[in-house]
Formats: sequence, structure tokens, C-alpha cells
Amino acid sequence: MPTFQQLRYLVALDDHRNFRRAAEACHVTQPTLSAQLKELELKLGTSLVERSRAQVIITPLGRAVCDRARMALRELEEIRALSRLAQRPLNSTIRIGVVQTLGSYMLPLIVPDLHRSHPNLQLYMREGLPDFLQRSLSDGALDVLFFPLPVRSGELETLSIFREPISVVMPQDHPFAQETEIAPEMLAGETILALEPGHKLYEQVRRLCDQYGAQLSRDYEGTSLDTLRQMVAMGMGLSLMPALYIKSEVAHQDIVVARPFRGNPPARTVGMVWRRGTARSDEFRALADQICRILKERAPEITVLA
Amino acid sequence: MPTFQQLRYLVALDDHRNFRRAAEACHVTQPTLSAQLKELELKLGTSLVERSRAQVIITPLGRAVCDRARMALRELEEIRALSRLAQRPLNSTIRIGVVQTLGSYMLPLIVPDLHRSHPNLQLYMREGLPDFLQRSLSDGALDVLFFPLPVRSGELETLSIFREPISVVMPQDHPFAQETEIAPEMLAGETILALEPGHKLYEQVRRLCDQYGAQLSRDYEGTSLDTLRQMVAMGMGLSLMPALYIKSEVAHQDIVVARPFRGNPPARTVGMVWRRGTARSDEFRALADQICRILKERAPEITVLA
DNA sequence: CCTATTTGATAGAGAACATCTATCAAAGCG
DNA sequence: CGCTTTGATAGATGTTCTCTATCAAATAGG
Repeated sequence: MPTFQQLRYLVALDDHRNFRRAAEACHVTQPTLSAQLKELELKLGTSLVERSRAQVIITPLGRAVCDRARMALRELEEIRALSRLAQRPLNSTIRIGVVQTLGSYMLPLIVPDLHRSHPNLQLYMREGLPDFLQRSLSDGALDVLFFPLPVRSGELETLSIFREPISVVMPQDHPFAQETEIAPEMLAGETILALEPGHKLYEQVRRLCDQYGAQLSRDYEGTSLDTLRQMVAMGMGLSLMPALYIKSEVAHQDIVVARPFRGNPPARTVGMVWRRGTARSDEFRALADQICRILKERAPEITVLA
Repeated sequence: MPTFQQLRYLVALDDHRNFRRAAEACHVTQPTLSAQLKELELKLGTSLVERSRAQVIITPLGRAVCDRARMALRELEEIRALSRLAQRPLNSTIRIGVVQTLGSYMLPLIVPDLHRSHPNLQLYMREGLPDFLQRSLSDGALDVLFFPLPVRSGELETLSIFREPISVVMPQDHPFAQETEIAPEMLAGETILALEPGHKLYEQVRRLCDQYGAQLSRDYEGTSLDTLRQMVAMGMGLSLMPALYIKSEVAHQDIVVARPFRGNPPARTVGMVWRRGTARSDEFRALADQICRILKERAPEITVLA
């Protein structure tokens, strides 16, 4: 197996046509280059360079080898450049998974600023249901999740990012729409529409319904917050939705209205999750830091936690 | 500087997702692969692989590095394959220079057979005047010349291939055309057309004219044997031409006729020339051997010398 | 629930290898 | 005829690659 070094020497010799100058260019002594080139020829079993005191001549095979050596060395340079870039945090690729109830409403808030402040940061993003995301994280298809907490798993590490209040969403013509705030006990007996099971938000809404004595609709379950909103607009019931969704453009079509809870509103905690022991946890913390900074500015509706 | 070996290990690990199996595939022990991968990560200053007892996860940067490593390794494989091929003689490229008075008339005789018997042999061919060819050989642009001998140069090695008789060429209606052989003394006083100076054949024809008392035309000099033939056909004089040209298809248009000399005809010796001390002289000798074999069969007009 | 197996990491020794300094012989230059 | 430049060679040295032996943690199977 030839070494990279030996290929470098061959290429340098091709460039300089002179052992001494080639050696110099490689920052080694001439005997070193001579010996290694000889070794290379020995290993390849053919001669690549014709030496004479007058001049250095590359054989046709030497040419072919040299051309390919240049290619290989270029790849190697690429590798080194990539690595050098990736050494400073937030300068390479991070594969992010995000739950559907968050993806389209949180990411647009942070991505533009993030891209501006870290142009080399490549964010690969994937939406999905919690189970799928957690599996993807564990088997290495994703690096980080944005995920409703808590997540209990010994092999995952979590960091809380923000608390997102949950409000009541209703048709425009609903009597509650006259109120500025909704007291929890007002929901007793109301029909509440929720996402299908599998979403974390489904669990949370179910618990809230139990607590407030509201009726969780089993017949109609939304596959996304948007379909849920349509159903609310049709008068099929009320719903409980997180602040960032309500804030989002999508929700601003005034076919429904949102009202906050009175007093201490229910909320969900959203955090970042990664594999415990990953070499990049520092980088992920830095990302969290950036995101908190951005959210503090862009989303007063939520309580940033860091 | 990462080593090829380390890249191989990374790629193997990407393939097998398991240190032991990857090590096995590389024919080393698992600690070796572990250590080298660690070393690679250290040298690149970043982590490429996330190890856990459960599974091996390639980081995004690891992916990128791995992809490029594959490319680099492919180049290396190419290099090894090329070299392996080139180990057996007459299996790679030979850059041949040939004088104009020989190129189009000798090469077509040998190339087809040579290509059939050595399909991997690549012959790069270049025609030119002797001076140019000799310079090209010396500075390594060519590997071998087919060249009229003798060539005297301490740094070149020559091998005689064949002797090529020289005959008299005349218009169809010339009185000599009635003879089957031409006696040298018949040429006394005749006008002989020759190539321009610079060709070896020019020198030889000039010497023959001196010897036979013939008149070497100075006004009209051919730039090639073919233009010379046209001039002969026009009745501007006779000419002296080598056997392989006369044999060639080009000359078979019957606008001129050729007659051999009586007795011991003049001839030129054609040989192969290469740089003394080249690593490939064995290969060139093998080529000469092949060529002699072919010429013996295809060209009874000449005397093959080996 | 416990044992056997499998996982990757670690330590230490030996072999292989790359590199250096010092020197040579041959060729070219003034 | 010296002086410089060329690449090759020899021997010493320090690095590095690889091995064997072993560990600790996790998983699989009874």
C-alpha cells in the first residue's frame, strides 16, 4: 500500500523535476524523498521516474499514477479542509428532528437569524411523530431533537429551551370569544378536539381535559394543528393549542380566535435532546444558546428558559 | 496528515458498523482499528464516529469525510491496478517517435498484429525530423525512436531492426524502366531528386550521388517521399527510395516505377533507440523482438536483423 | 435472574518504517 | 581544472503501526 506521503513526493517531483527542490517543497531532505520514491516504485513493482544527473523524466506510467495521485491528494485536502471548518462549533451539518406541532411554527422564527450569524451551519431538518424521531435520534439518523419535555431515557440528554403557554381556540362566534381570558372551570362540559394519539400534545390535552372536566372528542382527531383549526372553525368543538402555533402566520386567518387561560396557564416545555456522550454536546449547547437568544427577541409569547 | 490505512478503516467501519468486523475486513485486529481511528480523529481534530456499545454512528462530518475517503481510495486502487498491469511488459503505454520516411510505411505493417497480440499495449506515435525526435527522446517526451542508424550518442542505446534496400524510382516512360535491375554506373549524370536536408535519407542519397556521379537536384527538394514521387512522375528527375515506401499502398498508383540496384544494393539500417539506463529497456527489447517477428512475415523486401 | 457472548477501549511490547545527517560519485559550468 | 549540482547510499534515531492480553459494559439466552 503506497502512502500519501509517497504520492506527495511523486507529485512534487513532477512539479519540480528535481529531487532537491521537490524535497524542499515537501519540507523533507532529499534522501528522504529519494528513498520514499524508491519505496513507492518497489511497492508498485514498476518504475515511475527515470533519474539521470541531467534531468528527471516521468515515465508514461508515472504520468498516469501522478495524475491519480493528484486526485487522491485533492480528496485528502478536502477532508482536511472540512475537518478544519468543522472544528469551530456551528460550522458544519446538524441533523435536526422536530415534532410536527413545533416544526413549521418555531423553525421559521430562528432559521433566518441563525443562517445569518452562522453561514456555514447546515441544518438538515426532519419532522415526525415523537416515536419516530426518538428512534432516528438513537440510531444516529438525527443529531438533535426539538421535543416536548420531559423525555425519560438514560441514554439521552435534554436541555430545556422554553415554556410555551397553551391557549383555548374557538370559532369567532363562540360566546367565549367575548372574554379576554378563559378560566379553566369554564371548560367543564365543553367538547375539546385534539390531535391523534402519538403526539405528545395529545397526551397533554387529554390530561388537561381530565383536570378541567372537559369532554375530549374521540370521533374527530386532527392529523395536524391546521386540520384541527379547520374543525374548530366548523364549530365541531374547542381546542387547546400552543403559543407558537397561534403566533404563526398560518393561524392568522381569523377563522378562529385564541384566548389565554386566566391565572397560571398550562404550558408545555420544549427542549433539545441528544444522545448522551455524543462528542458534539458542546456544539449543541451552543446551538441552544443561539436559539434562546433569538427566541427571546422574536417570540415574547413564550418563556425562554436559558 | 491522515494515512490511507486510517481512511480504509473509516470506510470499513462505515460499511460494517462494527469495529470487530471492520477490523477483520481490513485484516487487522480490532484494537489496531480502534487506535488508528482515534488517531485519525485526533489528527482531524473532530469526531467522526460515535461509539457506543449498542451501535456505531457516523457523524455528519464522518459521512462527508468517508465519502471523500472512498474517492481517494478508489484513485489509489486505480494506481495499483495500473501498476499491476504495467508490470508485465508490453502492457502499458510506449511513446514512439518515428522518422517521416518510415512512419506511414512501416507502422501500418506492424500495428495490427501488435495490437492483436498485446491488446493492452498503447502506442503513442509521433512523426518528425531526426533532430526533433532525438530531442524529444532525450527530454523524456518520447520513449523509443524508430530511426535510421547509426546514431552516435553516449546516452542513447540502439538496437538494429532491419536493413532496407534502396531502389531507383523513375517515371513509367523512362528508358531505365525497361531494365529489371539498375547498375550503379547507369546513374552517372542523371538528375536525382531528394528530400530536403534534415532527413537522414537526404544525407544518404547525397552520398550515393557522389559515389555514382549522379547530379543531386538542389532546386527541387521534396518535403516527403510522396511529394518526391509526384515530382519524379512529372519527369523532373529520378529518385532513390527505401523499400518499405515502395512497398506501401501509397506508392502503388503506378505513376512511377521502381527498379532495384544490381548486385549489392545500397540500403539503410533502421533501428530502435532509447535512453541508456531507462528502466524499460527489457520491455523495448521485447517490443523489438515482436516487431522483427512481424516484419519477417509481412515484409520480405527487407532484411530483418534479429 | 444469572451466565455466556459481544461490544469497543486500554496497556505494553515489538516490529516496521520514515526521517535525519553525513557522504559519495558523476556530470556540468566557469 | 576546480567548484557546484545532481541523485544515491549508509547508518542512526525516533516515531508509529500493529500485535497480544485484558477490561468493563451491555446484550442474549436459558
